[in-house]
Amino acid sequence: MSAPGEQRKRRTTSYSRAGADSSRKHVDSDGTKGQQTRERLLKATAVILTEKGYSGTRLGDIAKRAELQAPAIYYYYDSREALIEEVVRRGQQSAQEHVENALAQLPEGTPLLERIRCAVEEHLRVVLDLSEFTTAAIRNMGQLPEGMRQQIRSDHKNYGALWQRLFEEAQANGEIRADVDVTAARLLIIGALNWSPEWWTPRVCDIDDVVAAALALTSGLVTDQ
Amino acid sequence: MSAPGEQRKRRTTSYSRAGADSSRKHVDSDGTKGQQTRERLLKATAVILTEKGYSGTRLGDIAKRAELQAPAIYYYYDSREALIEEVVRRGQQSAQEHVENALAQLPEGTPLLERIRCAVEEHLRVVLDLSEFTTAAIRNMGQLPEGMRQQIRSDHKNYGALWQRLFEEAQANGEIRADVDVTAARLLIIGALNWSPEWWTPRVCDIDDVVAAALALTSGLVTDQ
DNA sequence: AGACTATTTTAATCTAAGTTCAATCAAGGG
DNA sequence: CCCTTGATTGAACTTAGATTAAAATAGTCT
Repeated sequence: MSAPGEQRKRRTTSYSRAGADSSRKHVDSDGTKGQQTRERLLKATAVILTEKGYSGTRLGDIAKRAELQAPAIYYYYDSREALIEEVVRRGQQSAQEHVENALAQLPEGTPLLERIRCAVEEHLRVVLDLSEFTTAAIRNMGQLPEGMRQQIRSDHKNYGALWQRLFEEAQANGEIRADVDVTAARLLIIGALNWSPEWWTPRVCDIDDVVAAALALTSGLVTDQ
Repeated sequence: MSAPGEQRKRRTTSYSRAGADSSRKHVDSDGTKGQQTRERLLKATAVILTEKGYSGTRLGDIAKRAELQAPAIYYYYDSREALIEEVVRRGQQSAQEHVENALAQLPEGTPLLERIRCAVEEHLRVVLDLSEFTTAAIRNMGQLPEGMRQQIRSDHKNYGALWQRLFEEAQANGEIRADVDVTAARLLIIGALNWSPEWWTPRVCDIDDVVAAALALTSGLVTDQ
């Protein structure tokens, strides 16, 4: 008799902690049936989240976009919160991964300024092009309910710290003007990038133009030249 | 016997259209009794709006913060929407006014670059320091319900156009690098400023530091130097 | 085909939040 | 001091949206 409270609600992930390793989250035994639906759901949630914000994200809208009925969501997630949390976590992770990856591929002696440029470009591309999850995460970070913040915030801090390090070293190195507050500068730059989904569409200009402009701004921090 | 449906709900404003004129909105006959409550209400709404986003803004929270009971709000506004709309409108207006004002006070021949710097600084100060309304407006612009967008969007476009003009002229003038897309550059900069309330608190650094950093970034667009 | 599991749906609950109503409180004027 | 209007409140109404329960559909395996 289908004892529902038990075996349903399986959970794609085992995400107790999010490592930076390549192991994608779906540790699910299943291969691909409902798995596809799950992905569709996450994607839909990300879009709605970006458009409507945390509180404005209704299960009904998500369901409609994912082409199923709202209650079906509960087959995959315990609650609206759990679903949203995974989206945000993915977004956070995705950004960090992409940027770290790109940085890791730079040759050994790459000057800090170059690394910063690389991070700027990569972050921007993730936000505008690669991951709707990241956009959703960024835009809602500030409005997440207390419970959800803990884990996510911590990841977020990590990512921020990565940037901060780059900037501080660059300044210590003399590559960045000594007279600017690097914390403020860094947050302003990331802010510019984070805000971009708010206005950018393919019709405004090419992504490469945005990247170029962002790099130009960044060069305002440079000591000499 | 107090026929409530009639004379209540007076309405502070007559805002059919918001001109750029100095006539502040309260065309109300009253001098200052409930007027104070009204202001308290608006301010509370702005704060909640910034914290929780459009959909997360509940009348109960607003009421609590303004130290009255939720239903009392209806004495001043026809609906939650009407209240929020006024907050957003004020925020929009406030930013535009401050910046236009500051620009107007620059001496005649001021070079465009200088004007842009001025606009950057002023916008930043409004957002971080002067107007909680502006912050609320900016952060929620994207999530306002269709009905509200019309009027507000139009004001918003206006403001954007003001900036765009500055940038285009500066580039035509040779003051800004010819190889950057000024639209992208302008939106990135405004984005950096708009995002700042997300991270800035007096404990992070001094506002002047943020201003300085923002100006440094801006100078990345400059042709020569 | 039969039977068991995975997935999705419809109908029913429950609750929070916006809103309305009618009554109360406060203050100023006659 | 009573009365009128301005301001505010507590209780009731209503609806939207999350969640649950139970049933129906689809799949797969033997």
